[in-house]
Amino acid sequence: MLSIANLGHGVNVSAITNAETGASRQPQPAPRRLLAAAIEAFAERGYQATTTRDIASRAGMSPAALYVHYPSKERLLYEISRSGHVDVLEVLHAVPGGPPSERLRHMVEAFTTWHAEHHTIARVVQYELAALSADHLADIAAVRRDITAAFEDVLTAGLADGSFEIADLSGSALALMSLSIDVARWFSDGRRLSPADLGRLYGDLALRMVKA
Amino acid sequence: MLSIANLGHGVNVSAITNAETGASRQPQPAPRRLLAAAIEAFAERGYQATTTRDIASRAGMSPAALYVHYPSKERLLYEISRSGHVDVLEVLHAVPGGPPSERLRHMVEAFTTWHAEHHTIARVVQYELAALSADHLADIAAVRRDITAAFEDVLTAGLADGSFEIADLSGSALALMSLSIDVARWFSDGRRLSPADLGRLYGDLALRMVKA
DNA sequence: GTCTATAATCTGATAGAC
DNA sequence: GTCTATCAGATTATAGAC
Repeated sequence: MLSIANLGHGVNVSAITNAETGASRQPQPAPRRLLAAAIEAFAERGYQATTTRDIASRAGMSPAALYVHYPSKERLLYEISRSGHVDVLEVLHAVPGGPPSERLRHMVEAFTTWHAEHHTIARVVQYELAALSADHLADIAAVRRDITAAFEDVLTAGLADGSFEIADLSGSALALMSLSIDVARWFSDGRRLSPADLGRLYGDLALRMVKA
Repeated sequence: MLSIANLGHGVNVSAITNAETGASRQPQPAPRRLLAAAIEAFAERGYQATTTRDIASRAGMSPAALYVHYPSKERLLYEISRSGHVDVLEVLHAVPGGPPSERLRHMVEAFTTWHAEHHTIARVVQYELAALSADHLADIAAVRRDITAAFEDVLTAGLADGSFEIADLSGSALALMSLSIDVARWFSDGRRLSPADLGRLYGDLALRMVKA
């Protein structure tokens, strides 16, 4: 994921995931260890049930050390939510052009695979919006509108060239997105279907929902 | 909804909803006022972010009065979650028999309409399971298995008589359920589509996903 | 069955030493 | 940049009067 190597706040999903899994073999710096710990805790127990003590101890430090790197618990949530949302949007924009049918299939496949692969971050992205401050929520709502627009655009294109048959455009867009978003609720590692398998299955189901 | 008039703990979704909206015109007894207040608060802020003071004050009483009617905040969550789950299962079992295509369409329509109509209870049902005690969660997980089985059964029937074409049965059942469950996340009153409209749209989309 | 008052604990965040 | 110690306030739940 080179294209998202440097986001606004210097953090991206790959870096966080590596910090989480230790995949990079290098000792991670404190801010990333805290992000990874917060993702884990928020996904497991929810933002409100997670204490700053819990986050700090998962990252191997004292409660006070957290505040050297982040000014508040909410800011930690915001950084996670923002990088997750931006990453999703990048994944959708990276889908190759082509006929609307193939574009939609690839979008749903990528969107689903992302939610399964990054299911911990996805849970924070989709279910912890209410805990954000008003300013931070407004910032993230803008990204969410772009995500919705990406789905509505491909449906519009498919209606225009006659390859789709859709009774309600924005309702169907929402339904397609729901399919993938809900994966964050139930997916866990070690499931029968891999994230890639699930993506292919859901891409196929999505196409059947709208094709003429 | 006469068939669910008396659940194990003497509460059902209709009674709670009436307490919430005041639809019955009669002053509601304290336990139901508390249930309605808790549903509202849990759906709005989540279980962990909701305080017993908040619930009590929404129900028009002091914090201490709550404990006369319920032994804990978690018990309040359990009663709500349980009656919601049982109500969903009743709604699915109430779908008339017939060919698998029509049965599936009606099931998804009813399941979706329920999640939109009762979107506050639905939010608690779908997103607050982690806050339940181990015993209460086990109790509710059993009802959830029955709900999943209802969808898998109709897909199996449709495969047997050749009316469905499905690559992955349990994966497709999960996908169908996701469509409706995710409604609880985004639906709110006064939306463009009514719960009934949404149910019809989703019933149609679901059928397209699986039909031969 | 409701209230006021409060116990016991936990929370996010800060102070100040090293 | 990390620690120990702690503040100030909030939290669930209980005690006891009416």
